[in-house]
Amino acid sequence: MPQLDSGGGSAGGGDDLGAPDELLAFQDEGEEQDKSRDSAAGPERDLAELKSSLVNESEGAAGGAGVPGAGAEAEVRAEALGREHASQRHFPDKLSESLEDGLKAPECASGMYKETVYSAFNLLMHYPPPSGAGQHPQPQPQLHNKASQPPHGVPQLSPLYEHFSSPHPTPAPADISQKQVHRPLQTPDLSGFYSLTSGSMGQLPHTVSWPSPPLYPLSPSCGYRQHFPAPTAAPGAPYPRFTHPSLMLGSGVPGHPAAIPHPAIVPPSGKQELQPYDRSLKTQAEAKVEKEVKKPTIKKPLNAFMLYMKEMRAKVIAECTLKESAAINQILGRRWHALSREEQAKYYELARKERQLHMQLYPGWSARDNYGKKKRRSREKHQESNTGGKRNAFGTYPEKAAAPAQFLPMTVL
DNA sequence: GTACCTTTGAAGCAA
DNA sequence: TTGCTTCAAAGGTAC
Repeated sequence: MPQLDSGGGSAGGGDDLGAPDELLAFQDEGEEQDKSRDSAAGPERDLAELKSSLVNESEGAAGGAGVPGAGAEAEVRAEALGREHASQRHFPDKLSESLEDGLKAPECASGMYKETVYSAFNLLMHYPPPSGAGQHPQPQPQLHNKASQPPHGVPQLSPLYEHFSSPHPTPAPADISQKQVHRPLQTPDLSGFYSLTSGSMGQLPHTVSWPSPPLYPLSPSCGYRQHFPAPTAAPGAPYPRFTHPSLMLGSGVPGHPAAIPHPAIVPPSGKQELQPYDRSLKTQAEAKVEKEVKKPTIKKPLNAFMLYMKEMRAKVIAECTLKESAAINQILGRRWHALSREEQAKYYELARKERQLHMQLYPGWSARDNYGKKKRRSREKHQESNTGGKRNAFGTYPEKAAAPAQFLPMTVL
């Protein structure tokens, strides 16, 4: 069992965010992971099992009478499936096509499990190319993560989340350099993990140092840091080196002209309203009014798996030519289980730091604050869908009977 | 325009 | 303490 650095290097010893269940997760998944790794032969297996699981699910439900303990509920499901069978299968077919398309792609059939994971943690470790005038970006290592390779060579002013894959990097506008003048800070890549509220500044330790040196060794394929040495603070810079980027930001108050909106902060509409440089085009008065009118939603910090998905999604899309997030997430879920404990530990650690930082920045925030923000179907409706009332993205009928997939690797199922 | 699907994990809440 | 529910991301799909 990996011993996570529950202390996390944070001072005060109050860091109990080490999520004891993370360790439990390792415990529970240990044997299963081994099985998964043994059986993880590559994307073909990923996709084939995904396909077969979908088929089995339908067939199993249709033949539910043979399942021990299967009663009226299974019969009802089977009946419902039977009624909809003809029409619902177009989705699996479509999925199959997608999967097979993915298999045709040579890059999809190679090395899905072989390559080193660019851990989110390692991505945090890397430093952006120096942004001095007249300096040319040094050669970047071959990162699959497109988000780490801004096509325009200008370091992205991206939050922590954007360290991870962005399948559709925003093309640089022609006047990008000009627009960047409006950016309050030319702290690329590492900027804006979380913007600080005005009141939270004092609660942070002297330097909320984003781990440096890294707690985990850089993977051989992640030599980003070697290529881009830590930026040296400009003379007179108000912040020390290795200070957490959030400290480099403006007031951090959402809507404040000098603030960089954190992805955890979204307008009530649920969408990021403006890019930083777009926002800067607004007058301060307008921004102030807007801030008063729209109280942004502070979103939950991402958990380990979400961070993993962020990083790996683009890679899976590229390798398997899949687009449906539901299918991609299934693959990612299985890959997650196939990860070694050490690799998972990186993400757990990163997620722990996310939560810690989130807690520091938004002391009064609770996950409960966002309850009900999403308009979700009623529970009754949800149950209806589970019993055959509505098909899912794959044309199958989700049922709680399939829930063990949430707790067991699909390779075991 | 918006909910759903799918995944795992964290957190909240009721019993 | 246990079990259930909601939300976090993502983008195609359906309504």
